[in-house]
Amino acid sequence: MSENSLLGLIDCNNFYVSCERLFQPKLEGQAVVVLSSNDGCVIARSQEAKALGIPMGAPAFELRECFLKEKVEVLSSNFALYGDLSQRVVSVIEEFGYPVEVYSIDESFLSFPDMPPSELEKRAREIIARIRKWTGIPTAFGVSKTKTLAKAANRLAKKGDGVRLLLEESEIKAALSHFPVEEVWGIGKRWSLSLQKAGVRTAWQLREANEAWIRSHLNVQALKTALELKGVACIGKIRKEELPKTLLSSRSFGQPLSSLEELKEAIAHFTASAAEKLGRHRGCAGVIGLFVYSARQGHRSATLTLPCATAYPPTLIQAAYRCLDGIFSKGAVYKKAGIFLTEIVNEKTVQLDLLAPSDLSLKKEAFIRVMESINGTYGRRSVHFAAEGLAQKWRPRSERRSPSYTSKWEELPVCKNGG
DNA sequence: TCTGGGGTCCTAGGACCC
DNA sequence: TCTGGGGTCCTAGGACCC
Repeated sequence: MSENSLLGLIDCNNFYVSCERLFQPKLEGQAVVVLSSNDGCVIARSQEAKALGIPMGAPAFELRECFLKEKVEVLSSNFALYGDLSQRVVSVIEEFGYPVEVYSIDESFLSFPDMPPSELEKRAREIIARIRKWTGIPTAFGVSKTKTLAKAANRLAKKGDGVRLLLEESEIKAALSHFPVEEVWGIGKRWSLSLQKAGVRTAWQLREANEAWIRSHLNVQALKTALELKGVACIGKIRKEELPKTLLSSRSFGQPLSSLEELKEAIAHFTASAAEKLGRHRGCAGVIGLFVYSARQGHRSATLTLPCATAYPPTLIQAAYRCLDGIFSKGAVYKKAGIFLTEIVNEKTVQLDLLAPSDLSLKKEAFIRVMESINGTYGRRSVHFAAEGLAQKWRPRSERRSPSYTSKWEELPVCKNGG
């Protein structure tokens, strides 16, 4: 990217809702929300739904009355449809011939060569008009000097007429001075609280804040964000063709599971689905992990990580089965409430009851020995059950009400046969 | 009763070695 | 019985994004 190049960000408006409206035109002008799988929570809202004050991520059961009273159209998600339309939008953008970086399902960055602002604006309007005409999806376009500034410009474009350029320093200052710091890309809830406590309330104030202070009170990522607001590009290219660093397949259940067979089936299913994804990337896994979260707050999850020396997708499925069988055959019980109760009686007689806090002090080494005896073929010392880490690990996600089962994969650092 | 499913990067601290 | 420091590697956890 040359020094003079400008970055544009095209972002689809209320993307999932816009996709649904293409196939149900009667939804136009209505309050519409799209729910996550299992209809758990709100993941997309139309403008009208936003105006009703329906927050992103709100649990659906809490909003039932509001949905009825306000006649909100409530839809289940259809990710196959959204993925397909996303690709169509990208291919329209690509036809203009500027370098494109696809950032997410509904956002792409474009690099423009240096050109007069009036021409740039004309081109931006042309692009969003063509996307609208050819795919039916409404978008907004923001252009500036860095990705973070382009994000801010995009946000302003959505509040305005769909296109916003932030090029001149005076323009940038005027815009950032009224831009709340919590809306800056890369500044989340926690950091904006810290910043506000220190008197930093706008994007402009963040840009002008002391760099050493940001570095020490937040971290280097926040510093990069501040620099980006100054027009210094710190965020590199987004390359979608690269192998992902981790790959996850997980799902929550609508209801608690009560049988071991169901649990094993679920894990086998997600293992296979993860293996398929890995295969699509032509990757192989160095580590396979399984985790299980129980439903109720205060209760526990179990995590197991299993390094695999040679782990191409079919082998991974076998590995997952073997490790599950190893655990279950030693007496693990999945109870109705979603709690693991493991009792392993071996030559050393180790019992693990995840409900009892005292078990958190279980010596890792003792457990490793047990695991080794279970999984002889994977008998590396790094096979472990993260008993020590569980107390902390449970907290962040323990808010979940549904158990979820996941297979996690990491690429093998040195993959000799290339998958 | 019921709260998604993916990802990224950074950092502190422990393990291990000399 | 007491006690060092420096370096690397790994991992869990925490922040962020859509």
